[in-house]
Amino acid sequence: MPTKTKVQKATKNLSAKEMEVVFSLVADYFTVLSEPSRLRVMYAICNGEKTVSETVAVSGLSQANVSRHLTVLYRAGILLRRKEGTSVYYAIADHATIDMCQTVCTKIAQSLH
Amino acid sequence: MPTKTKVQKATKNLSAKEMEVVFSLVADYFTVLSEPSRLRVMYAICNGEKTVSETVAVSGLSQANVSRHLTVLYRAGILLRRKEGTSVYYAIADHATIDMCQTVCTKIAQSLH
DNA sequence: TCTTTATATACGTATATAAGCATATAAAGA
DNA sequence: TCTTTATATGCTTATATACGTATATAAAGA
Repeated sequence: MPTKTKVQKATKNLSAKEMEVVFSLVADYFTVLSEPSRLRVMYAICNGEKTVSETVAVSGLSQANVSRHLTVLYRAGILLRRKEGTSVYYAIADHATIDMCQTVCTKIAQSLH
Repeated sequence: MPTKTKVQKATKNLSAKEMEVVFSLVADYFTVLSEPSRLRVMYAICNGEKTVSETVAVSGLSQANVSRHLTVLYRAGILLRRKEGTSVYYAIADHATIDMCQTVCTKIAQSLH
């Protein structure tokens, strides 16, 4: 009996149908991280909670665009949302995701020098 | 003087222009991981080196499709390529990427139960 | 109430790309 | 050489989505 790999162990209890769902959800997750503008928005937020307007100012993107990207990140569970008067504050909810972006970002930034 | 965050430290020597390039490259990297079929192909390969044909058999995707996905993964530096006769063998080159997919995959698989 | 400010969203356009189909390329064997 | 097998790729279509523009929604203040 051959030794099972880490990946085989993690997925051994999943049916083919379930695997399809998992692949689809993982792809969706990475899709959220696959836009330069959205990474820019995340970068703006990751130094501390910000309103939409503040994020617009920091990122240089349009208001509509920032709002849409923040919503996508919120729905993906990466950001938290808090309303206060007419303002909406966004903050990092999932530090693991930020750390992952950070790891990739650092790796690529280093390869530029 | 406020304390700098991890992300600020990692990016402090980069100009605005360079940051744009980094965001773009990071996005490109995540784009490679944002397709269910491509994850399926990676899953087939991650248990050991395989030819295109073997990957077709395991994944259930078309030959043309598998070939293209393997090429994308190879160009992204995630897979290695080795020719032997008429066959082309692909294997994992970047285990960090596989581990990352694995982490996300496990997280999502768990949330299904 | 009317106006201002902040945020979200509908709509259209442009663009990227996944996948099917057909075909090209190339190596091995008869 | 001709055929078979393995892989890659050109072309087309369908689909997804980022962004600009305009507008809707909603809270706060005059």
